[in-house]
Amino acid sequence: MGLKLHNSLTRNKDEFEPMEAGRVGMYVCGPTVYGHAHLGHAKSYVSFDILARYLRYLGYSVIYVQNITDVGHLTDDADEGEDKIVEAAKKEKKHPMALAEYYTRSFFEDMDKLNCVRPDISPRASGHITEQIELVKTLLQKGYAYEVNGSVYFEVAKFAEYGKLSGRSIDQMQAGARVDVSPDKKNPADFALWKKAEPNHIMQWPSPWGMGYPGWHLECSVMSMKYLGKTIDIHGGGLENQFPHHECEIAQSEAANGVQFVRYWLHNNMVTVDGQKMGKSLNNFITLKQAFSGTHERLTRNYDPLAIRQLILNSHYRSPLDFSDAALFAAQSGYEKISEAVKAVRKSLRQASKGEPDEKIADDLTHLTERFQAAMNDDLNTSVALSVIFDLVRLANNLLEDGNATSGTLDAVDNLFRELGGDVLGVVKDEYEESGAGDEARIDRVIQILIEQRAEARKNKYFAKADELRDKLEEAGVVLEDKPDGTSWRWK
RNA sequence: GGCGGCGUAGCCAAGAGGACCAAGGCGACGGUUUGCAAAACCGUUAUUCGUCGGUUCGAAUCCGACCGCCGCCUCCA
Repeated sequence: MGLKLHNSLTRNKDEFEPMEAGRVGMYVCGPTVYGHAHLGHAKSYVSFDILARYLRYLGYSVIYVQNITDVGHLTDDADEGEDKIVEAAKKEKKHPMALAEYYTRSFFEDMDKLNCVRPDISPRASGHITEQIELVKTLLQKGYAYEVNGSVYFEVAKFAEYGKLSGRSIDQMQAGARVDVSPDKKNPADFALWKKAEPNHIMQWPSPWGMGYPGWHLECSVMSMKYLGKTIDIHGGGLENQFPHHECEIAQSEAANGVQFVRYWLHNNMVTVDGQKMGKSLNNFITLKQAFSGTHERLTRNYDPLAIRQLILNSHYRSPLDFSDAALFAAQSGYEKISEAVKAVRKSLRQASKGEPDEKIADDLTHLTERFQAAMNDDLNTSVALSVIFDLVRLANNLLEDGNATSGTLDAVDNLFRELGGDVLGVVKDEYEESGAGDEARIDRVIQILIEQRAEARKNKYFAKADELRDKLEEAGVVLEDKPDGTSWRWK
């Protein structure tokens, strides 16, 4: 059975087959860089990171394009307000481009921590103004667009299939329900391709229609065409972008090219925080940096970036995800359970006796792999895939409990952790920091002294003293574990 | 008002007509281990899937009504 993906266009789980055998072009709507990335970004980009990773695991050669929107969007289509980037730039007293650069770097930093593989191409909207102007020209030429007072609009009525992605029809939409309709538009549903800039607008470019800036749907069409071709296999994005953003992308792209724009449309669901939509005004807006460091009043502690990743994978990408401190806490515990098991396997691998893998275990591993693949093939059911990793954890711990697994067996287990938990899900690290480098080494030496003191006390049956040492260390974040071969420690 | 989604154990969450007296995680409880712990292991923790009806030999899964929650229709991942 091959990979099936839920295609928003057909509203069905479709068998995935790329246009060109073995090669996949994938475009995902990237962030507008006017602030630090938040939990919502995490869900979206982790979800599509999983898709890219799994496609590669299946052997496809993937080109993953994810744009950076560094040209502010119109705050609405009615010619009112400023764009987000300009607004934020004023507030932070930075040039808009400096602001965009600053938050672009911040974005990559956070995504790296979440272990998202960098896209192959991260094109900036500002670097593709000429291409955007070209597309507008084409649409004007073909009669799908019209110019009014230095702005150009797409005439939705000319594109019969408008609404095919979102299931809406033009007349059904209550145009101007909450936004004043621009008097320039022929139809309220028409959307801006190019906007005339007022002289004081900081970001503007020359065009055949005067100084202006591109409409916000345009960049994705243009960059996706430029790097992946007129028809692409996969286009992903957040559910909230399905309409109008993606609907408009389809209209302008297909009107211009006369061929299908995207074959598989994928949309991830939204996040809530403590059961409510995350919003700056609700005081539940949590950035990734805040979650990583635990500096938000709704969080009781800091969370490992990979624990956040694991929480995201615990549910399906098309289900809404509620972030709460309790959910994060649970994910952190689960994440540590996996990490500890992997570390333990690698540790005993170093001193295991040489030998071929155990046949029974090899069978079990094959079976786990099959279950994993079946889950991922079913529209990326990461929840079930993750449960397979936990079964592998149990298998590994049982093996270590018995204590006589050969290097071949442990190697096979470690490899599966690396492949499924690491390469595909990205929650198992290639290397875990061992105490031994820099400050870590010094800390370890100090703790070893205390461990010796405690061992001495235990030897003499001064258990009260021994327990006091252990408790005080735990208060300081150091957990002791007594094992047959001595006492080891780890950070709490 | 229009379009769409969701409601499964204390919490998170998969399952989408029979393999389900419903995976996995967190938590809790009991046991093994331990001087006591921690970690790990073993076991227990939903005869039931928002409510009420219907279809069916059979429903958590399909249909209808109702209740509750959420998203989009306006910038948002």
